[in-house]
Amino acid sequence: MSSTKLERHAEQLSALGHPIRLKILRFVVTAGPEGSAAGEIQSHVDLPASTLSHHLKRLVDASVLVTRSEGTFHYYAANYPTLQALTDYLWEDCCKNGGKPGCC
Amino acid sequence: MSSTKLERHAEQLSALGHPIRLKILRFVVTAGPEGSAAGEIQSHVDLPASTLSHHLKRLVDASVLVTRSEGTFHYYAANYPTLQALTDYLWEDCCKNGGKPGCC
DNA sequence: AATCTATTTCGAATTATTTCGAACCGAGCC
DNA sequence: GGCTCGGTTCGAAATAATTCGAAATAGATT
Repeated sequence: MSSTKLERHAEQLSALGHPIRLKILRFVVTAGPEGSAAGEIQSHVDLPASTLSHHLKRLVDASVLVTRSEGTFHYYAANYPTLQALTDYLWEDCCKNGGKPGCC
Repeated sequence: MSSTKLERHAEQLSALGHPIRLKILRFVVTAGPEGSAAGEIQSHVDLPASTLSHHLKRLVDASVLVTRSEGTFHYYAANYPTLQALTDYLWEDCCKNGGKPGCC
């Protein structure tokens, strides 16, 4: 519950810091805001369902992905605002301490 | 050696996916292109030198940071082009498959 | 209600990460 | 040479992540 902004963002980067999970993100990013179903993702990454489910949970827990159900299908989509905030965070305060202009 | 773009980027995200290493990155980012010496970083993160050195090595190995020596001082600076390419990678091909405009 | 389909949870083995003291290395100085 | 200062490498223990089969769940279909 109590976690700083630094810790939440580290968790998000860590969630993305695995080849399979990064591949999953990029797949659902291309799929747009509707996202794609777990089964579609599975045939793209070619993994046992239980392993895939673990990775999807990790991404949702870090709120990199959002999920929604339609019948028995579970759709996963990129959480665009979270992703934007994450990439912004890396550059925040860049060259605050006397950097030459143009360093970022 | 043989590693795909996906794997290299996953490694970079994984390197940043640790609270201490993310804190280190943000510290050297504010320090600008000259970076800061290991000792300065150490007093900012308050860690045994050996632990810090391990984290710095991880960041340099992922080429998130670059390093240079001046006498006995070892300076670390953010690798801006690498960081830029990394953040771009996450959004690449966004909504390629029929996303509504404005989704990214 | 039985069954099929889509997906998650459990459990346990394997593998990787994190941590830090102790030993080590290189540069500068007396 | 011998000493100190700034950092790194070694080694080994504690902790966490990854993997996947088997069992469980939940909705749709007959």
